[in-house]
Amino acid sequence: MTEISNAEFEVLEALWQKYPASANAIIAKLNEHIDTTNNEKHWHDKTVKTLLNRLVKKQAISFEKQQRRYLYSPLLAREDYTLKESTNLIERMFSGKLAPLVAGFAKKNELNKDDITALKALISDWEKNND
Amino acid sequence: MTEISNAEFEVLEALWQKYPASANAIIAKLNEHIDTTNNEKHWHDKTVKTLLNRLVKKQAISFEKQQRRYLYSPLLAREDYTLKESTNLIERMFSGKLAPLVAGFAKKNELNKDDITALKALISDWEKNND
DNA sequence: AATAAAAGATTACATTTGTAATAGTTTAAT
DNA sequence: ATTAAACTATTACAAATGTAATCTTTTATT
Repeated sequence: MTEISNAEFEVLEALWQKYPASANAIIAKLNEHIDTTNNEKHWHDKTVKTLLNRLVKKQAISFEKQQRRYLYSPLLAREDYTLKESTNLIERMFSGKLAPLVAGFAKKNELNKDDITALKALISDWEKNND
Repeated sequence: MTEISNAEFEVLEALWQKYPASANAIIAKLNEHIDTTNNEKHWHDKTVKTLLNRLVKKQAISFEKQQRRYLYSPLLAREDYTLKESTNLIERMFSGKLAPLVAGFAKKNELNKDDITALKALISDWEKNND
């Protein structure tokens, strides 16, 4: 599958939250929490329609006609996509190793107690299943 | 600073490995391990020159004249850049939390014993300094 | 000194991306 | 049945990106 751009990804995010969904529902969700006081941008409906079309072309989403309007659904699981992107980044910047990414966070004090707790839980989980 | 594209990043990678470096040295390094049997691409010198120019414009690298030729150096530390990109990805796909990224790997069996060992070391390190 | 070689600067050009506007087509309301 | 409204499809267009080719300026050779 071709690459999904940043803007397309944001549209996909809205769709993953609830689907099948009409274009209007997706647009509404994208604009749900815009904070106009702070720089946040508003999604123009024409823009979103374009992005939906591109996502269909890229086979990232599908649609079925419901009378006049389309109901869209993702063809791609969020988990699969985020794993692919994470793997890709780790491949490109950390020779495919996860630890250096985490180490980078640790070094710049971007890790807090909660992160550590969560990581420990993941580790003990992994050990339960892989030992 | 403006965004650095994928191709530009690869050039930066070569530069981070050894600098200051001439354009030719960078081109040579980029083409060092190309495996022509397998699809790997060869970097055309004109292409790399263009990318170096763009990186200069973006203030990601600098150069100093050494007679006719330029010696380039990064203006950006690799660590800072990778941290910024990692943070950005985690922000966009995992609400800024590191653990879900790791959890994604665990779930799809992308974690091995080495990763776990490395993570444990990082954690005990963190605890040594933050407890 | 004239010319060729080497290096960087400028220009090129197709794709992709962000961001819409306009055209076309159904359907719903007179 | 006509017209207006609601949708989707098509077209637009500038900026960024990948990938070079050509132009210009230095320097090294003959």
